[in-house]
Amino acid sequence: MAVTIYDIAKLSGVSIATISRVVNGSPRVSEKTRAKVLEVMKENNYTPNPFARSLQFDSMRTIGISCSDISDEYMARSVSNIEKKLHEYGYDYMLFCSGYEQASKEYAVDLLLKKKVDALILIGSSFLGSGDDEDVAYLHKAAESIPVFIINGYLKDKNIYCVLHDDFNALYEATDRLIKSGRKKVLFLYDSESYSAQQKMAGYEAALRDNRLPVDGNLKLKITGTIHEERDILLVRKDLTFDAVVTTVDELAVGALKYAKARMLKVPEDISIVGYNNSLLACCVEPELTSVDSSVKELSKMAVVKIMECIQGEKVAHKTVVKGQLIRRCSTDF
Amino acid sequence: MAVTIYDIAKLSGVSIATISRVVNGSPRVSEKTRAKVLEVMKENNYTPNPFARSLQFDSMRTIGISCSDISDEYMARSVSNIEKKLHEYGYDYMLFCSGYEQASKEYAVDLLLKKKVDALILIGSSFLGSGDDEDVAYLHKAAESIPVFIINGYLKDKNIYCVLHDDFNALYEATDRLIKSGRKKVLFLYDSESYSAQQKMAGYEAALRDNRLPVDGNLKLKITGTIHEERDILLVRKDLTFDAVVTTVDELAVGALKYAKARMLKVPEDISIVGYNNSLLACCVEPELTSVDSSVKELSKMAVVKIMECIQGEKVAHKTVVKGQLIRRCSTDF
DNA sequence: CTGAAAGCGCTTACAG
DNA sequence: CTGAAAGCGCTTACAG
Repeated sequence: MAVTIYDIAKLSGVSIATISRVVNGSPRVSEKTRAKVLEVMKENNYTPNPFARSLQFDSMRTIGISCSDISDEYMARSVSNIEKKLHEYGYDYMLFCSGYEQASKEYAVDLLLKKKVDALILIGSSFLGSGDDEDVAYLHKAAESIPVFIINGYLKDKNIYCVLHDDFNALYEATDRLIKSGRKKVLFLYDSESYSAQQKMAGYEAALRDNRLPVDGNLKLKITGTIHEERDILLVRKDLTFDAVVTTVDELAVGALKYAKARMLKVPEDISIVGYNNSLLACCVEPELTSVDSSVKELSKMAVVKIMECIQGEKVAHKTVVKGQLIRRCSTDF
Repeated sequence: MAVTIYDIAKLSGVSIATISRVVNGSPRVSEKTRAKVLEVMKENNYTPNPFARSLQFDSMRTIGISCSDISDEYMARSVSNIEKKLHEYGYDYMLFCSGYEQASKEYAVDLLLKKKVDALILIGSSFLGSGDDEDVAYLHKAAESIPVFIINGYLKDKNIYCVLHDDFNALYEATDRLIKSGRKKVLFLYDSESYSAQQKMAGYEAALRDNRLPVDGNLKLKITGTIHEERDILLVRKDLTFDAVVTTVDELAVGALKYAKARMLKVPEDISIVGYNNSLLACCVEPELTSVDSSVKELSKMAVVKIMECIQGEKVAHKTVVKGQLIRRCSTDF
């Protein structure tokens, strides 16, 4: 069995209360006994039992994080940055990858709640489902017991805090630039109906309208599946004509690239392509992708800062929007 | 405050011992009182306090996982699969991304130990450093208190268990095939001196020797840095001539592809390239990469199965080797 | 089948 | 500055 506070007390010749005080850095201990206790602790390699402390404090200093899929680069980068920032505050986290189904997302949140984490971070607006009351009920319920932070999704609630990338303007800008550089038919490729995807679509449409171009329903194409499946779908859809593609995620842009290659179209001359997230992929493919940097790092770190403010009882903004940046590479000619 | 076992006891008209028994599924409770208690629990939405349970059991049913960098696709896929399998057993995990420095790896393991996780999984042989006694001392120490599982690294110890991909043979096969298909000068690109990288290099060298080709030190090139830096290094090294490249990781193969493009070399005709890990990248680039599938999924799930056996006191093999598979695509012509 | 009581390892008013 | 004692919410021999 590990050494306990009782062992240290006995060996130091003081009570357990005193040991506890030095462990917790209380000033109400004489220097002499503090030194003695510290020494004994070190000698015996004492570590306070975290379970007992948690029971006392009713907190494990642990944040629950959920994301749909940790092998998605965006989410992985988010978790990575959250972790770093969390450690700065001496917090740990439990991660639960939820998948994309409603039931499994609810299950993930429920389990994290049962673990009594101090707050919840949900990465990606997929946690909002369609945004219907029914789909977000579990979030409101979670928010009754602990603060809930959503990265890149928005839901209004007293105890829900959202940190968002400005997806609307990012896609507005991308689309606008394409048009201004002479493109007439811009295809919008998306892979989900999440809040974030909706924002992107709205930005795309606004740019079309502002440039007096029609919003053609056929040019908004939802694609789920692999890169190759996407290529094949585009190849089959001979009815579609387009000279530019904007996407909600880099993978879709890669699929468009595959399509261009299959059709022997030159990128960006015959077809310009814009990705989203500025992932590793963007630099690996050829030509390298112009892509929106969606500031994962900033969003993630900001979420942690706000959580800590929240835990400390400070007032925190319920919605924080961060601007992105269009990284120009070779798949566009603007 | 949340509802406790005392509340439920009072409301059910029984003692807390009985509540505890129904919570833990003890058979020593009459059907009638069980039903009653269950009902009261449900009505009051009772969840046992995990901290109190942990204190009793001296376990949180939680595994500590550490990896250098969760935004590395290999590690992310590993974590993802570990998690799924862990959940099947009702276990959770705490993740700590350690970075690549010795001190930070030791710190990560130490912190996880202090959290009293039930076992440790370390992803990647980078945790072994150079393999020197000094570099692995912290692992032996960790193994004194809990079982340590290493994915893709090998260290001999009573309480350390290793699940490995057969990197030696994978690179042997890749190199051998390149040679058999007519390649004379195979460049070996690696990015670390980890155990796993050493195995790969050994496989590469063995294949050369078995084919009576010289092992040329210049053709073993260590590269750290971005894909573009790699390309530039290769461009500068005009002294090197090679007609094939094998790598320890797909990113390096992508860099080689960039180099080929810059030199206007045709892949695979002028230069054949083999990646490693069969990551998302392999399918995104053009031509798509032949790559070794290093069985992350199998390794990860297997590690969990073995952990559970270990926790149950069963005897577990200290070294398990899984065979990989060479996925042929268009960057090679064999 | 059920309950009273001790114990898991800590923290923290309350006295002194 | 220090200690005795109660309490955090649970589990589990031990009696009955």
